[in-house]
Amino acid sequence: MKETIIELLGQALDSLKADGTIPSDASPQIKVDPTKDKTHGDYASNLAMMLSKAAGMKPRDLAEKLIAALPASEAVSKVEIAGPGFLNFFADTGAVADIVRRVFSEGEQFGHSEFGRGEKVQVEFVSANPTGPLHVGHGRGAAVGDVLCRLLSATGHDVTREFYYNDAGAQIDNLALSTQARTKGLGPDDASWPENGYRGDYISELAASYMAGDTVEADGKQVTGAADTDDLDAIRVFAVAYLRHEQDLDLKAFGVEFDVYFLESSLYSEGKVEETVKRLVDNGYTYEDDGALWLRTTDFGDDKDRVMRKRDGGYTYFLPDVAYHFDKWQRGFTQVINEQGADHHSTVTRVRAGLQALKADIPKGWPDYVLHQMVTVMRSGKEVKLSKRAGSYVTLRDLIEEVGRDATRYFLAARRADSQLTFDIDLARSQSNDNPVYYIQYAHARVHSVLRKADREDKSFDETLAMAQLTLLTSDQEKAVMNRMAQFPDVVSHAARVREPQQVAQYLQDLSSDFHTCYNAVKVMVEDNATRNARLALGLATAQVIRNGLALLGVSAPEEM
RNA sequence: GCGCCUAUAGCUCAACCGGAUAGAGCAACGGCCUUCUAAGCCGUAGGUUGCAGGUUCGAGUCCUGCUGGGCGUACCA
Repeated sequence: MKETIIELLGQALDSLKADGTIPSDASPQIKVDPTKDKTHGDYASNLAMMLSKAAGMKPRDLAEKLIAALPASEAVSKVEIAGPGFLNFFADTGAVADIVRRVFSEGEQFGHSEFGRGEKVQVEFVSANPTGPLHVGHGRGAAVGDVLCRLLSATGHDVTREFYYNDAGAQIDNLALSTQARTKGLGPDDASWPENGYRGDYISELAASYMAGDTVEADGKQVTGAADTDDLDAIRVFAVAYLRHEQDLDLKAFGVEFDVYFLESSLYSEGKVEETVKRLVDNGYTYEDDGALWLRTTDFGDDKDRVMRKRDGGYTYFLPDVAYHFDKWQRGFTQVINEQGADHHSTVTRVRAGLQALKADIPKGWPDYVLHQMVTVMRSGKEVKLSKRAGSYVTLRDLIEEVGRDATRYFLAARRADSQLTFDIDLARSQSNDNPVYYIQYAHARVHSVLRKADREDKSFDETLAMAQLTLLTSDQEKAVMNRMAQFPDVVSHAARVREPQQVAQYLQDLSSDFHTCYNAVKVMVEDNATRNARLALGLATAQVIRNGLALLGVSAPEEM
């Protein structure tokens, strides 16, 4: 429908150019949007206002000329000029109902598009270091990143999901020492407990597993606990594998999968770090000072230069970060999106600066970042800060166990990433109209409930009949649902383009609301065969769109609740 | 101090890369279950979009300044 109107306006534009009303070099992007207010018709365009200056005419006068030049179309029943110069299009009932036919024929593919065809995109998300269970913040990253991946896949991109973790640095040494202390029966309150050691109970479990000689599998490798309290290397390797395995279980419970787990240590073992250093030095952006090797990131917009190699000879985290992203670039990703917590935002300028200094023709704004703000968890109106197991934070697993996967995913993905999120456990658990997840799922279940009733009464859905009778869907409520369904493909491609998963959630709430209104106003199971089947078709199409939308969020669409 | 993010109804949040009268839910009040699931619907009330300027036909949206909040500002990650 929208495409039809754009097409019609394009033709009108051409004929006005031909007769000299509009300069022939004017080539505005024709914008047609669904209206918010139905007295404004179904679609509106601001074209006359956009062109008024170029044409040297008042918008309303130009609008009249546009309408006069508009080819006739069966899809449009009326066009009006309104307000400062909007063109309001009223869609013909049959044209509106075409959307039902389209949803039926496209099924699961409805809403998908091809605009990203051929684009190789990588999304790096979660990237938690293996020093503990995943917490709520990681959960937000997992939800946002996962939905982004689904959106990009749905819009035709070739998506790689990647998880990067540090398996070697100082934090891992700390982990190994903490585990070792536990194997010796020490606790955080003992005098010889390592400074800044990890204090959570999970370290005890890990130590016990190591001492029991358990075998854990992570990233395709099996590691068996050596049960030797003095072998720090064995403890380190086991601890990393054990916690990576734990995180895998967290992710699995959340329904998130990755294609690639990238180890920071591989950057060293494969010489990528050295190669990066050499390149930066050769390019002349480095200098030695105070025993350390610095990179002149200020040449690329950073506010101070950064240390690459410390006085003690070790590298700062910054350098492997640059090496890692260089590796991403070399793997051919034209787009890379890094989803991470906003508390790491200071790395953005730095990594981009480092990449520019490589002189490898990497675009200035590459890679892209989606940063999510802090999550606080509330229960009974009070902030929840502690998990018994992890000590200082709320784990993702706790949350999933308590409120369920669907609600957890929905709540973490339904807000803009760049605003702080309050996760209200009571709300997420409530099985009531307070809870948007159930509100949407309920709309889906209701359709299937009607369908079951139709089957029970020997009035099963007849698709052929229904498709021939769609013009019977004439009520305001039915039209509202159809107009809303027609927006879905735009919502998906826009959400993918601007990297905003919450737009899908918002849309589903709107569609569900339209459906519930319709459900209460228009009875489906009427005697008249044609009407009943047309309405069943509308319900089924709605359910399909809800299912497609929920699939993008990774949330289930139950047929019964 | 500097950098990034943010400020919308009492509360939690939307608003389709500038569009018409800024929308939902919760909380408040009033209605709707002998009819397809009331996890629902309908209605009432609630706003100077933090403040002040600017850009333009038009600004919650873009720009500048100010104020409040979050995060960051390591030879930690």
